[in-house]
Amino acid sequence: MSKKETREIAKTYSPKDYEEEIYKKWESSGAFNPKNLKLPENAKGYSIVMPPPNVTGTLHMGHAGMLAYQDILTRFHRMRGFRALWLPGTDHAAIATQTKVEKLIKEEGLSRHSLGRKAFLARVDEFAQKSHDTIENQIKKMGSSCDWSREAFTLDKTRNKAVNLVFKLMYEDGLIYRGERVVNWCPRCHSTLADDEVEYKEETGKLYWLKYGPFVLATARPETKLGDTAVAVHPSDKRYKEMVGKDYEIQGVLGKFTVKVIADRSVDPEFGSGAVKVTPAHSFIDNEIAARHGIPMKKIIDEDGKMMDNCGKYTGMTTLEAREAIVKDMQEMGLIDHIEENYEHKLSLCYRCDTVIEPLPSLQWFIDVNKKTNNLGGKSIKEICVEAVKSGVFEKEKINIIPERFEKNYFNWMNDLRDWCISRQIWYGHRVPVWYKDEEIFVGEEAPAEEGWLQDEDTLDTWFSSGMWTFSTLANNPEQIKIKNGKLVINSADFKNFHPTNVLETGYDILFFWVARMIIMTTYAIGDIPFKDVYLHGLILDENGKKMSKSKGNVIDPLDMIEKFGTDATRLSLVIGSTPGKDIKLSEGKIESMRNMVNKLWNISRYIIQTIEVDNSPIDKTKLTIADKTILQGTRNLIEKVSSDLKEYKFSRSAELLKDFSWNELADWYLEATKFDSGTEKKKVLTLVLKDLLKIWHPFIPFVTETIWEQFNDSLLLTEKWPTIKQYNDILSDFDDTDLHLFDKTKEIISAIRNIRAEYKVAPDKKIEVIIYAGDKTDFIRSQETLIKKLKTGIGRLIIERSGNKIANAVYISQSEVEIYIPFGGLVDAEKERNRLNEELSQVRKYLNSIKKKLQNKAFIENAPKEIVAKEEEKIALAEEKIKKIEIFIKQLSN
RNA sequence: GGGUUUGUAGCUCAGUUGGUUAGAGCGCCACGUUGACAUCGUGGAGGUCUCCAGUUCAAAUCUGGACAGACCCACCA
Repeated sequence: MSKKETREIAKTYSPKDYEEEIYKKWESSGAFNPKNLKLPENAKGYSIVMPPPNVTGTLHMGHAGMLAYQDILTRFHRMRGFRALWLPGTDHAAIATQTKVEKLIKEEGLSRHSLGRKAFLARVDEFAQKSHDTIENQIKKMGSSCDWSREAFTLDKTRNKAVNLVFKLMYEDGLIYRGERVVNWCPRCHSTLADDEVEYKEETGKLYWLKYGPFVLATARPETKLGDTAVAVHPSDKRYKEMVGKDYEIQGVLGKFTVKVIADRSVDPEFGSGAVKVTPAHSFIDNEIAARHGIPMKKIIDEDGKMMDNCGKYTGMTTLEAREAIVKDMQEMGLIDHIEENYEHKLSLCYRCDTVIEPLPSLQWFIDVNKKTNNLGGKSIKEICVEAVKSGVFEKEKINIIPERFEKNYFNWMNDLRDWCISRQIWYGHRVPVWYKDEEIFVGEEAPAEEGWLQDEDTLDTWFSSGMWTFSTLANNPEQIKIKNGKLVINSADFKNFHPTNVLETGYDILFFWVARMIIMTTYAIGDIPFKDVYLHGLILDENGKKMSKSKGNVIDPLDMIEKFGTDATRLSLVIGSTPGKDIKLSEGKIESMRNMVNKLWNISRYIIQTIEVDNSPIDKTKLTIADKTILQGTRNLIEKVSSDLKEYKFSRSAELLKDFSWNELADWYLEATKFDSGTEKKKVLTLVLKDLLKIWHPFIPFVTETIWEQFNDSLLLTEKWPTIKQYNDILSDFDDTDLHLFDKTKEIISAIRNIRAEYKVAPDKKIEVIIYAGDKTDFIRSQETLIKKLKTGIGRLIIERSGNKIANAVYISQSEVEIYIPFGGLVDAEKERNRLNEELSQVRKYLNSIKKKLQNKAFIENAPKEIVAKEEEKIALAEEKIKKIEIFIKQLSN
């Protein structure tokens, strides 16, 4: 027993008074760093690398959820004796961050071009640093037990070394190539976008039917006519059969031009007139068609989204301006057949800035996903990445995606993957590690020593660097990263101890963006999988199931909620009700009710510590009361369940079990019982139960549990050992199942009496008399006499007999094996009681009939397992017994 | 167009391999300061488990279909 026990504990838990101090205590203990954990040599590693938040601002509820789940896993494994590492970091998020800073400097009347590359990047760095500091503070506020000594950034020196070396590896292997391809181009960002960075939006526009030489064909973009080099039809389309292979002269707004008619399967003969104009430079499909038939492409739209100087009088117009002008001119020339209004189609937009995407040919760097390479055992990136999740690669178990159904999505995406465009025409990010000098090209970690080499202007897709996150973060400095035998080698103890990481916990929305990219980069660069499990959490939505967004004004800020209800409550609200891959609705009310739970645990502890007093001495199992046994058994089961659930990532279920046990079994029943229980072991039982309960609650609500722990122990709960059920089994081994559940009978009797009081509206201060005839159960019921009397039953006199005289003027309760009488004593009249019993009687009869019906069914008797039939027969016996008793009693009432 | 997913009490959701008189929390109603907690306690009302068919002795649970919603992928001129 500690002296601290006498310390006054506040009536309600006030998170603000403790959280900051507790976090500091954890941090200064050093336990977030696995190196400082006192563990045996052979302790297993457990690692999670934090998905790095973008340095574009502040964290939202989605981040809060992610931090909560990962902290639960980390704390759970740390307590279970693993060398637990949770490695934090942030992402430079190239386009997103650059866009944000461009907006900021625009307010000062500046642009990135007016500032120049160097000065602009300095501004971005400054912004990123500020953002980073805010984020770090928020991560700490959430109670995250991550190791700050290893913190990483996707754009720092160590990560840059990894990026440059992997680029070099892939380049030398022929997987990275430079080529002129049609890419998604954002005219505002002035950069390419990956396929999955493009978003689509429904739009109602016009469909123009053009008179096009011998054809009439439809297009939504008449301005691209200037870049047409062919007309395509379906090979089996009889209407155009004769025309295939021939050249035709077409009248255009800038004079005549020639197109070739080609037959291609991708053309839908049902759509429009079945003939398609082909603009190879400004459409992905057209580009593919043209490539198949050796049709040249003609670029007419430039990087600003404007018509190029080969467009005559339309030169310099935006595509939209050109469209209007061209349509007007074509109408005057009689080249428009008709215009269809209200044509529904989809616009492609930049996912960062919502600008309309312009497909255009551009010289870019790509990763070839189909090329087979010795580095992957003669397989392609695509093949290896599918296998990694399907059956496992490099003699490892397969990567498990939780929930499993997302594996299908992953396969579909991977199978359809096209070459990945990795260059971006922005300034913020890892610069492409390629240098040019005249016709020469150099790819490497640093610029060649001689003068005259110029580095590629472009930077790399942000996912190229975040794809290396699991291993690049495990290098402590650039010197540890090297190329050896065509593989990247990380020469650090961390890499040995913690890679592959145990689980990647992230949202399903970035399964393709990021998770797939990590599998690509890791399998290729280091010949290993990045993680064993992928746990995908759902999105956090508002209480109406809508996405939270600033424009909708429905954002719940985690910091506000922490301020108002505390971190623990905020965390718990994100855990309870969340299942993998499923979105979760969050409301302030939910967080408030979790605050109540946290406070309840506080008060449970306050009561035990201050009033009951803790006692750490060993429990004498021969002196346990019925209630003692039940609560010990309950705790045992709880420890078992929570442990196994957490191993299976069942966060919500385990938190609900904890909540249910704490509030109902412990507070409402056992704690109430101890107030009147003369058992000698209750202090010891409560001490054991409370301590273990705090331990298993700790990963979920670390602050309040640690705060309470301070009351009776000098050690940190953070590094306490996770409880096992062995101790409980030792204590309870002498008792059988019936013993361990006897307290349930006591509860039933008490509830039944309370029920009658409430139903008959017996005044609260009115004491009642209760007579129980208990038959075989008499000894047991007598042992529960005090509890039955005191636990809010308002009993003045309680008589417990084996059997006795018939009592007529009483309320009657027929419990499973006992009969309870409450003499009217002027409280109730016979009429009311008769009605109540008749009501009950008819219910039991209805129930009995339904079971009888079942048992009269021969097929049931023949086919159902014997246990099931026996169970039904038992039910009948019980119901019949009850009916008989009630009938007899009603007769007595009548007399 | 392809795919995934959801439909259980007014609301949010549990419901393990088919066998429960279908559960919890919030909300609602009625009581209530009994050795911690009104951020609390006690009791109660409230459900044709979306609908239709099928499999089975037995379906909230399995199968098929319908209806309604959510999401993802592809993209058509």
